[in-house]
Amino acid sequence: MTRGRFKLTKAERIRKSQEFQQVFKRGERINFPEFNLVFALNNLNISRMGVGVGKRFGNAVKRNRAKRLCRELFRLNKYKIPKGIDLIFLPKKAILESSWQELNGRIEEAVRKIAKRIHEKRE
RNA sequence: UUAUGGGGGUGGAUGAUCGCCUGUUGUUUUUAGCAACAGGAGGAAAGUCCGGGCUCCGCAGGGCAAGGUGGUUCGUAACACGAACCGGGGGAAACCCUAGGGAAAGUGCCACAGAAAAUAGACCGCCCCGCAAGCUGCGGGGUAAGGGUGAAAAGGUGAGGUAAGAGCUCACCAGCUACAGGGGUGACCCUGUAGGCUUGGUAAACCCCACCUGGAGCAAGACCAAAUAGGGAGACGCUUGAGGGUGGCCCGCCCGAGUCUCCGGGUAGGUUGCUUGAGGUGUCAGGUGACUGACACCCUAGAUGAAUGAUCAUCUUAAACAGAACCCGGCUUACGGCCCCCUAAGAAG
RNA sequence: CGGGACGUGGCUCAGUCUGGUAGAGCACAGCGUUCGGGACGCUGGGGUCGGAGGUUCAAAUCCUCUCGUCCCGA
Repeated sequence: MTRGRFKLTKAERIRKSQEFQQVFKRGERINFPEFNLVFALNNLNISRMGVGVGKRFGNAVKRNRAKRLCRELFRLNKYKIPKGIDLIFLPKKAILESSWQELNGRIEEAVRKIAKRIHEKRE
């Protein structure tokens, strides 16, 4: 069971423009110093993720770096995140200066907040 | 060793754990998953400043317009690029810079200052004449040697000459034009003769001359193709009722003017274009060189919310600029550290 | 990725084509007017013309390179 635990397949990524639009339209936001999160319920039994980085963020190298960090955060902490939600990362410039430990702490905090809100919403 | 100028290379490595994309093979529960193996960013991938290939549109041929290029000869698929050479400028030198055709084809412009800024021109000065007169003043004329202005003032020096001067005349020098001879494929260089004595700058102002350029771009283009709306053709039907609802079915009842099939275009979306190419590496040959030819070997990213990463450890500390998006050839710009070669000058030995 | 426009005082813009003086409005400061303020009138300060190089006697203006901002095209 633990074999595919840390994988990140194509099905687990938000890939269409319409799906992004839906999440932004219906989702909720949580903000942190290093990144903002937008999440919404989907009707699937898995969670999916996407990253949004604008041109203002920096050059191509910086944008790529930010996306890769976000993907790693999702991939390594996926098993903690409740199933059935779409999650979009909007990284800020501070993410490039943050250490891995800081980001890991931040994502755990985020997961707790999301779980709480999802719980309230379902009741 | 220090320092100057030029050229070239390198562009983190190793290990562990967890992942991503593509291809091939195998397998299964076959629009997909799993396993194994192989491959997976740059010298600038960047800026998009040029040149091509490749697509679609246009096109008998020629001219105009518009834009670009601008020493010569080579190189190249082509270029605004490169090489060698010529001319000019800078430097003590190695070496560097150079949009470098034409200003006697024409037009325009040259602010301020200055008398005058391009058919030259008399403010002061110098000289002559006339009138008045004590020093001198006024008027007419000659004069570009001197002063002053300016970025720029119409050859320079010397002698003759003159009322004073002036290429007005002469010598030398600089420069121009024409001709002749020689060298070079050529730009151009060298030598000689003659001429008039002399012609400002600006063409990255209009322009003239020579040469080049059809327009768009992979979001090009091609193919497959939901839903909705609409187009064309055919069939059935419009109170003698097609079709639909109710219902297990028929009758009945209710609604009722359209319904069904096919074709073509085509949006969302998908597939393709998509990587074997003016390709690399090596040897030999030709050429001063850019480059070219022959032979052998190699296959080296192809994503699409967009892969090549994350964490830890060691290397003294791992760090610069920076990420393919149809593909090549250049140019330009950014860049930490390290290494190599050539070179001028100085110091020491 | 491709195509196009714009950078001038603190702000909004002229001037660039056709090269020699950088100008207007608002804002700011001072004075006048008023018992005081506003409005009004007069006066004044403030600009590396995004940056670098070139052409020219001379560049905001012409040429080349570069930086930044904005717009358009699935």
